[in-house]
Amino acid sequence: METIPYSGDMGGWGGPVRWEASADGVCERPVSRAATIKDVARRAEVGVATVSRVLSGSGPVSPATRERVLRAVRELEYRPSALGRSLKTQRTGSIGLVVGEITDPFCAELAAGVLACARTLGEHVLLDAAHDDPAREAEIVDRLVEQRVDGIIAIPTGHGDRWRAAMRAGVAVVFADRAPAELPEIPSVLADDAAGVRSAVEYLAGLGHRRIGFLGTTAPGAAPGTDAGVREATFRTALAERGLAPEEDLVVRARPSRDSAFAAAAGLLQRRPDLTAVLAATHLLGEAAVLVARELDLRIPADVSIVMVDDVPWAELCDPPLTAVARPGRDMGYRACEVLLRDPARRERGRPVVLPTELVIRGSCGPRTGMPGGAARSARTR
Amino acid sequence: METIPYSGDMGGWGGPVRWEASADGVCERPVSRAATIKDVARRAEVGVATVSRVLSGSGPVSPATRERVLRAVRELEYRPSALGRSLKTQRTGSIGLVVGEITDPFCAELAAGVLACARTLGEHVLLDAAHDDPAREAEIVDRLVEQRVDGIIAIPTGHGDRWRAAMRAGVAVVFADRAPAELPEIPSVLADDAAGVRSAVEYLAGLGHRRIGFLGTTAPGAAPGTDAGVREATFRTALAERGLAPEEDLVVRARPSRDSAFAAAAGLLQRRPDLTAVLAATHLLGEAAVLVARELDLRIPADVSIVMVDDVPWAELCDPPLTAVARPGRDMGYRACEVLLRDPARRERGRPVVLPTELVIRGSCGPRTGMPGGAARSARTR
DNA sequence: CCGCTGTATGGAATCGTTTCCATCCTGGTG
DNA sequence: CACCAGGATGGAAACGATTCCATACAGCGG
Repeated sequence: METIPYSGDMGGWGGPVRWEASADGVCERPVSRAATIKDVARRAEVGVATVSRVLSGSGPVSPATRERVLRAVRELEYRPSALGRSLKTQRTGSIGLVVGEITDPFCAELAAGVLACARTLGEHVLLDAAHDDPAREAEIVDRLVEQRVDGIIAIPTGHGDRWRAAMRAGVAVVFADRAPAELPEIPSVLADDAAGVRSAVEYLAGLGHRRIGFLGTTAPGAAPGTDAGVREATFRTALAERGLAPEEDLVVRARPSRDSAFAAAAGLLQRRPDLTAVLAATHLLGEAAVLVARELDLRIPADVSIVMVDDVPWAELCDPPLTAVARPGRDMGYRACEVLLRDPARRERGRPVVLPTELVIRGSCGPRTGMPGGAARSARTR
Repeated sequence: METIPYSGDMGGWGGPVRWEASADGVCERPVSRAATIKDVARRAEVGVATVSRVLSGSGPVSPATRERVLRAVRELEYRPSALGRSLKTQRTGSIGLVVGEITDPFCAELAAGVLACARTLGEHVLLDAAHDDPAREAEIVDRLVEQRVDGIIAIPTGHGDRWRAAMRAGVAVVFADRAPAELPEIPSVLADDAAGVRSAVEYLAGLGHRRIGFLGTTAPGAAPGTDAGVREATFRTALAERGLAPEEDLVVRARPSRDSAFAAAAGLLQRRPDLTAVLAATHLLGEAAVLVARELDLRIPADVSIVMVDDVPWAELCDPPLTAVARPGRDMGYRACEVLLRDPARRERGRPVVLPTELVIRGSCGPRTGMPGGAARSARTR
């Protein structure tokens, strides 16, 4: 390999073009690597410091020099390498985003919010999905730390150790949607799930429903901070406040998979044909409830009313359209990114940011049918 | 700022701990920056080269030394910086992924496929959304080039210049889902949309439908390579093959927004109450068709049959469940990533990878109703 | 006893930036 | 005319890894 001199007007290099024998050893073709700041400096006949000054607009540069540099930049199609800069400045300009599963509509909304905010702040987003697997989450966080991201936004699933290690490594962390109680020192952006569930229960109770089923997520020893814990706990509290003793039998939990959700919904609706309403704690569970109701020939809302937490696009397409507790996924993502990047003050004192939810009333809930319908329904049920 | 000597067993440094006056100037607290390979070397009393050898397993190292190094690594919680490594090796280990909108279910599926493949190959994924805006896309590509990503996977929207510039900068590019005809040199992974549309048309024709509406996307001068062009063109061809002259009036195009899709669907169904089936070219258009049909009190499939391209989760939840042409979004993402990272041969010869589609038959299509129903329906319509 | 092979190791160059600092020069002021 | 402020500029030192190369030493055959 040999460098060839540039024969242009400046007498300097024409750029970083080199000649190199191709693999077959027969034809030779020019191979160009990306131009560096040195190439630009050489071509513009200035020092690298001057090029840097022109490009970053930091120091004083004479107009003539600036023009020469910019021309060289254009001619060489020079793009400064973020690697060199990051190494020197100790900031990469990118943040990590760890969600459960990007195809989940809520995660996707949240990601969209993060992307929107990151874009306005000029940051890149490194995305990965942990699939609710703490080990995978830990590995992802490890790799993000290696990448020296400026910060991490996560819907956390695992235990605290890895997150604490990340913070010790100097990476800022903000949780979204969930906040493990064992990590109170890490700031978080949450939805007001309690208010959402409460409004749903009150709405159903207001329609006259007395026996309301709850489809929740498995988190038996769930800390109070967890969404699973909050929703179920609030469900019980809200019922109690209304003077409705919650029957243990009406609360069913499922793992976060379609199959498990379906099984849970089927179990609940078959076991308790006397219930007149169901509150699903996630959109997966809502989906399962709808499908099971359809399978059992239960009319919505005539036979059973359904509300679910998470307003996903299909809620409107359902027949009837589904009443849902809308949680501001996009806003949460945006806010989390803001807290991470431009609100270190809030990062210090650890109170979570809580965004409001909204009960979106559509057509899936009706007044409790005059005739409880236990007989009629048990006839239909298998 | 002052370094303090480590007083441990080795007599070396205890790590990169420094003392620094805090902002208020009152309390002094230890501030630790991330350990570097030098800190490890010092602590293990070896050279940096040896540390590197231990960690990358490249050269010969005596067991005793290896143990000392590993201990130092543990004690300092050392994580090699990807920046330093990337700068030296000229590979960042990350790829860019440019989609239209991450909340779009198809984009999300594709992204999931890319993530899955990237994970198996140890690559990171930098995600951004171009929102169908060529200018935004161009800016994103520019920034990805600055980041020196190893490659880019994109659902392209803009013109060729920027992509060619990226390739000139040495970044490999693979297109997914769409392949601008003006860039035949860039490899691509596509769905067999033609076969999908054809099977849908044949299915509808087989059910007896003669007047089939088409809801497509705007791309008037769309190059044949574009999905918009392919779907519409195939629709016409397939009709013609069946001896059904396509009426211009039955083909409507919309921009890729909910409003535009809704307007298009409403226009079509109101203007042509005589049509008995609709083929929607995207899931947004399918959604619009369903909502409009519901609004016009058209029963599906009794009054109008609906098929759409793209099988999204809500298709199954619709009532009736929607017949759809499933396109393997996840597989396309996975494959695109494979082509990008481990199939340079395929990258050379530019034939696109085409993955099969599948017509998923559900309940939204029925035989053409005996009575065309023009009278009855026009009565219902407004 | 000499030279050779091969393992174990450390020093130093390199990757592409930013930025500190020294130098040079110009024009204004005493 | 000497001096100085300050604008323009270039050299060189980081930043944190990898990797080439030189060195040191042990074992061994001739």
